[in-house]
Amino acid sequence: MMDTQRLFAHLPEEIQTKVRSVMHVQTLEPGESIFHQGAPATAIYVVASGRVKVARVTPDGYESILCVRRSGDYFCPVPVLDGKAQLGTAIAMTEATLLWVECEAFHALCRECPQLLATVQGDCLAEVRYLLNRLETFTFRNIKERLAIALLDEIRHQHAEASGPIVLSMTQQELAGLVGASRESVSRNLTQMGQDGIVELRRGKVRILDAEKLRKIVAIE
Amino acid sequence: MMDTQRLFAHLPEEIQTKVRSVMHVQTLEPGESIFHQGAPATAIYVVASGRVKVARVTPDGYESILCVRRSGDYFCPVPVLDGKAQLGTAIAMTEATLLWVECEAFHALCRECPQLLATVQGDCLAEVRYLLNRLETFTFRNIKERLAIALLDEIRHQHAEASGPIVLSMTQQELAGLVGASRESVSRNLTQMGQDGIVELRRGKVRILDAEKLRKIVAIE
DNA sequence: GCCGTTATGTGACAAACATCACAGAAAATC
DNA sequence: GATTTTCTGTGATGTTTGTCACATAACGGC
Repeated sequence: MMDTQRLFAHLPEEIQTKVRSVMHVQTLEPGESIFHQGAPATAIYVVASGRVKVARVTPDGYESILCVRRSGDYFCPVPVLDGKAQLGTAIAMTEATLLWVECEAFHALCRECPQLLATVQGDCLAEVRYLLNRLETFTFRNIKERLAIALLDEIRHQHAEASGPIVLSMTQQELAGLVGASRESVSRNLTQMGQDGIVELRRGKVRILDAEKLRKIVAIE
Repeated sequence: MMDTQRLFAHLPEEIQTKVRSVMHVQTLEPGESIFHQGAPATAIYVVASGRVKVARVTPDGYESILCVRRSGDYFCPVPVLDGKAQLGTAIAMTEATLLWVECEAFHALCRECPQLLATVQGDCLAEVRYLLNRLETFTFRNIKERLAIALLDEIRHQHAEASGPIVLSMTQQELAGLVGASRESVSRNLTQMGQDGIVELRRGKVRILDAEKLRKIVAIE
């Protein structure tokens, strides 16, 4: 398990010991929320098992998913660094185990270990790049292309871990929140991808059969 | 002029002297570009006069404006900090004077003056927040609302400087690139806003007459 | 002032997408 | 296993927005 904590894994053993001494563990049921949008940052979180989404919900009930974090990822470093409000509401998508280090303890660790701070800051810069790409995607791409991009993203994330067939575990409603579309549009597009042999659909799952065709959708269409 | 350089203005006099010794000046004609998307970062730039946009251009000629920087702003800190490619192409929108400090010199300054580094890093975090809001805007808001938001943004930017009537100097084509819409849609919506007494249109300019009505569009609609 | 260039307004039409409505299927609960 | 809840597929319809086409207006250079 320790191996999957990319945030702390490469630090000196001495620091890792300290990390363990200030780290809290929490288990979550699916649907349970960890913090709410607008709340002050209290900690930096690492997913030890399961999957967590960070999302914004509009007054009229629409959900926009900012990011999905899985085993080994950490999330929401921005509020910890700048001390301002949470960017979204974090919700467990599955049963999940969460490790967290309170802000103050984390800052103390950073003072002792500048490399840790540098890593987190670097990831925030990467986040700017990621968001700009996503913005471009939302502006210039249609739903089918955005879906294909989301599926290819999933492949990239899972490729490191498992090497079997890649299955994205999300409801179509959640996928809709991720690509910025209505659930019905997602359903129609996925069904068509199913007919084209690109994916195989089950309740709450999308099994990806043909990554090459997905790349074609993104490139040509 | 020195007063408008918010990036360096609050540093100790000693550092400011050093800044001046490594700072380059460049003047630009409207339309002239400073660097291109994908190019390696070479410097951090401050706008001393005029206005500069950072934009991405798609293969089929569509332009998406990432940000507009005006007198006193600096831009594109992310590539300077992470050493990776430029996020977009920077183009002068007007005649402009640019000050710039080469990456290496800038990093040397940061080593001497951690406050400078902290400021830039802090602004990158703010950029993440800004981009997430923009993404939400693109997902949930229609063109009229996005236009109203862009105009209110302009008010916020100019409020500090001038106190007269607020005029946004952009072509409708550029506005379209900023809000992610076609030029025609922008024209139609602005015309309607003109009929509603919210704005007054001239070639290349939008004079904002009624900020209150803009806020209503953003809030209610 | 004249003329080429660039910016704007607007109608007609097409495409993409959201919305509404509802049926069936799969899972969860008891 | 029956019932309830959640998820999914799909038709019908309307809205928003993009696209194409063209007229007109404003500006810039000479």
